Amino acid sequence: MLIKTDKIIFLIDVNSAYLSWEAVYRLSTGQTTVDLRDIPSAVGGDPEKRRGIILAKSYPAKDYGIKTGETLYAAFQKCPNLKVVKPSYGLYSQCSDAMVEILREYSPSVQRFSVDECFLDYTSMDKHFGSYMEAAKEIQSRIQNELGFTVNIGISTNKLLAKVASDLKKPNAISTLFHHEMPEKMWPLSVDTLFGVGRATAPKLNRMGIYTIGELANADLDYLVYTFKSYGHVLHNYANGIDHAEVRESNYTEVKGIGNSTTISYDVTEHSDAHMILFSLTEKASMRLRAAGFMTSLVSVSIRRSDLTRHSHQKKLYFYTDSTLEIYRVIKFLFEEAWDGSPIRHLGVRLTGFIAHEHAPYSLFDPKSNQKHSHLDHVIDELRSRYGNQSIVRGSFLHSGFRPLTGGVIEEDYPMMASTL
DNA sequence: TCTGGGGTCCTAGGACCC
DNA sequence: TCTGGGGTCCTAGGACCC
Repeated sequence: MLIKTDKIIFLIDVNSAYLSWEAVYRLSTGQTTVDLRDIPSAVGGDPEKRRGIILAKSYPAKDYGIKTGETLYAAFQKCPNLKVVKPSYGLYSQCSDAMVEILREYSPSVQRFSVDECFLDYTSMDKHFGSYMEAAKEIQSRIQNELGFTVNIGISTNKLLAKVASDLKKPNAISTLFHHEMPEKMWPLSVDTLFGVGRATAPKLNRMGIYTIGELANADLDYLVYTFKSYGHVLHNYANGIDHAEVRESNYTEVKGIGNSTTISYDVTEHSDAHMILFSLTEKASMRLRAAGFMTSLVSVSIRRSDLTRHSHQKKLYFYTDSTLEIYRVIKFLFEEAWDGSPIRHLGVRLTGFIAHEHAPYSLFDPKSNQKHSHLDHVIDELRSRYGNQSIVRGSFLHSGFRPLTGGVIEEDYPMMASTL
């Protein structure tokens, strides 16, 4: 059934990633003999800091009806003795790296799609490692034996179908979804399980009388385009298993933006508090910017108010910079323009419009102070990387009650892009 | 039940230019 | 003079993913 020119693509997906990784870590360090995966458990935020949602859950917890994204409060209603542990993102990053290392042994073309998902192009690798099914089984058992967690593997001729395949059966399963299998395996599925169909699109499709992927595949293309514009084509293609995206050997130079944001444990109503938090967020974001070797030209600030409404405000710069103080000056200006004084729950900083540091043009608009700051920033970064982030703290943070580097979800840079294949 | 933090891409409207 | 069409850039917001 497969044509010779067809590619073979794997999607490797860690089963309940955060929870599995916590379980493995706790067992391997001897902290406990209880495997979190065997009891109703979850990785969740801190309710006292208003970050109380479920990030990952065990299968026993799922049996209680607990869902990812719901509040811890709601989860405890369903399961009062749910064991909840806090997330440790540095650990997840390491686990992810370890998995990628194994995957790269089976193909030079591995794309990290998120912290817990990778695409692997197995095309013409069969002469080295056997049939795709043999290779998938070997990868699966090696990850389990060497790293201690289980993965799902979806196999097809393109990324879209491989991704759908990986969800067909779990956990610890290998599934194929080739074109001839679509009517049986994919088309009966609810349309909202299709990649690209989310909270907004699914109800619209339902209103058009489309409830399954099969119905979407056979829907009138003109009508889809009329309703969804160019996205109508994408949806129609996906439902028909058509996708030409390449497995991209991802490297961090492809990163398009760096953001840092935080939910604050109280409603901020003072300018000075907001400024400290924004400075702290900016410091971390610009450290990552410098570490990646970029300069930014588009700076934006986002505000989520206590009523959960969101606003953002951005500014295109007529120069490139990677200076913490320079960026913060813009952030502060944007915040003051954007804030209407209502209580704030969440603040974010985002940097885009990158250019590689060495390609940044010299510009008359470049503030003179930039070079001086730039040198200082790099000295500070160097000290922090050598002696730890606490080794240098800006004076304004001393005795302020604010942390000098807010956020810091990840130590290593990895792309988290996921809304396109 | 009042919802984290990290991303990407698309679109619409306004400003501005020729 | 009161009126055109086309292009690009900028900004805000929405949709999607994990």
